[in-house]
Amino acid sequence: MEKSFNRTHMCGVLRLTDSGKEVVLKGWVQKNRSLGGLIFCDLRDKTGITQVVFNSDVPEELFNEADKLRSEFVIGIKGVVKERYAKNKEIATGDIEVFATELIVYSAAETPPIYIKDDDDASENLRLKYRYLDLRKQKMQKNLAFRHELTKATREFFDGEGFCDVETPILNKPTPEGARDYIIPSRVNLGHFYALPQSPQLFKQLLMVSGMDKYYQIARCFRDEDLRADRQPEFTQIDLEMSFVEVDDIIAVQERFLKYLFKKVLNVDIATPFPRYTYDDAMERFGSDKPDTRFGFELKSLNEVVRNSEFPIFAQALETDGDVRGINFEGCADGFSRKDIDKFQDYIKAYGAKGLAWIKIGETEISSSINKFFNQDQLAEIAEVFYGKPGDLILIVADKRNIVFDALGHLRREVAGKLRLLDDQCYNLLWVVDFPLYEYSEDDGRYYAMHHPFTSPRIQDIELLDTDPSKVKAQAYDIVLNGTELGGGSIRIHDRKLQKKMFDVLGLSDEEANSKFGFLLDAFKYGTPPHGGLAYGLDRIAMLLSGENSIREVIAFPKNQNAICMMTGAPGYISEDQLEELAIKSTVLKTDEV
RNA sequence: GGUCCGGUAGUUCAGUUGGUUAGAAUGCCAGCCUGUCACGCUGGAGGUCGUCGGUUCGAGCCCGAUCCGGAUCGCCA
Repeated sequence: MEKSFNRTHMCGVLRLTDSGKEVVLKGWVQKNRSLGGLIFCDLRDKTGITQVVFNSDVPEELFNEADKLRSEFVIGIKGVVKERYAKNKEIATGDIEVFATELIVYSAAETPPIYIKDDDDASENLRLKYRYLDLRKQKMQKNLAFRHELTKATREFFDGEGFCDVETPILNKPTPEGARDYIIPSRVNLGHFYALPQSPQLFKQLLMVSGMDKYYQIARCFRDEDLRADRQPEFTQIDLEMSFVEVDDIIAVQERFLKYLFKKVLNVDIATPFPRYTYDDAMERFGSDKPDTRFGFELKSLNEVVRNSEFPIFAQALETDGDVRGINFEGCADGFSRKDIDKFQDYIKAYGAKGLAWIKIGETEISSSINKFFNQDQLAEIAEVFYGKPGDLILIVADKRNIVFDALGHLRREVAGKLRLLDDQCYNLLWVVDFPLYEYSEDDGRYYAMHHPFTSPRIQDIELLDTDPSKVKAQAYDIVLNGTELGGGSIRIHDRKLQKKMFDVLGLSDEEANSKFGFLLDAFKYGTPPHGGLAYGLDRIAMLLSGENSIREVIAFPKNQNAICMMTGAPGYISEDQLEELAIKSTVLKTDEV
């Protein structure tokens, strides 16, 4: 008998008011509970779960068929909605159940390797291998829907502000600087290669030259670098660029955008304007260019107080132009044992610091790991720098400046985490501005662009390009949420002479500049508006706002830490024939045996 | 590329000083069960202890190599 019926409701929607209706539901069997003469079948789709009942009123054939249902079978049922004898307050449909009169089994299912439940504790590896099952979980369905809400709100906002969505190429010219490119061989141009875009940077600038005025794109980007919990080889940016704007204009638009976004997807009101920190301030106070301001624990310099100390570690740091800095973890003197502090010491060693000095302020005396070199008065003097009071714990690092910042910057967050100060209901958005334009590499003996080589210096710093490039600040800005960089951007150079000077400082000859970026420099000959923009990491935003701690939880089919897709096995080998056709030869290449 | 942690039943894990037949929970299968919703009860099946080599009378356990996974540093203009 050919049965056919159309779905009338989703599995999460029926309520007491639907009692008496005949309905058709379709979905996956979450759980089949047979009590002998009575069967309860939890039917699931992306909207929720409805309990279906088969009892002795149904024909024996139907009952026997229902008895054979197992988890993840795909079925359809027709039945009548009734109020439950025993209600289940845990689920939205818990007041009702559907007494089945018909059943269709669309598809049987083997026992799945992971349970389709939010609190399933399968390893991530297994979840990624069977991602299509993992995505059946309510939580994952919710995350993907949330991401959709994010992109929808993003489009609504930028459309409303007059931005135009333009697609830029995926097959691009390789760029030698910056992150490693994913390389695509060209068959029709043997020996030539495309690169997948690390970002649409140059194209969006060219769109400004084209008079597009306001551009945005939700753009896929690719970087062949090592992965992290918040880094995937392919990721998505909300990318935008505007003409005839200055830093304040762009920041104003972004503050409107984020205010809109938070209201729309979280129903959270955030206050604008966001605080702005200069790069130097952020480093001095928080040891980081993406400070988490949900808690205090600011860094303080001890250089002056310990300048004449005989403690060799401090003395050596100061002699070599390093720094001695510390943080007062207020009220933590009793909370952390020597063992805890040892763990903190191990923690900061990962960032290159060699040691961690501690000072505990007691009611009557000050104890310290460096009391052989500092008497009570000197320790009190150090404590004074931090306005230390009894019960405080001061931790100190002495080393090269960047190591001190790095170690203490991470330490303050680590300690705050231990103290449960990282409130995820709190959204501290801030701007970091006035980044240095260049970073000097000791190893290579040259300057590198901190952002990218098209970032404009501050107008007042242009003269310094000739005299002291390390002092030049960029018209660049990062947007930071709770210690995570959500995005960053800059005002670009639109003047060919300035661009040439920029390349000069980077040690890029005219020939090199032309061969790498000639198309952009050419374009600038023909009338270029001042312009600037910004790009957000969409995956990171989705991760933070959905309360996840890995971007893999908000990407449908992510790669693992080795950039492998556990489900498909990508990347794979290719055949000898394919290699030959592309004129690629290498002893390390293997080919599929298939 | 470095450092650290891990790999034992379908799954999540335990496994003492190296010692008889490697366990638990859950899942799965069968039987019983009319108000369950983590159903219950009874029974059952299920293992190349990642792989290779070594030490030993004897290895899940010790040693070496290797593969795989995760965290992290470097890296990510």
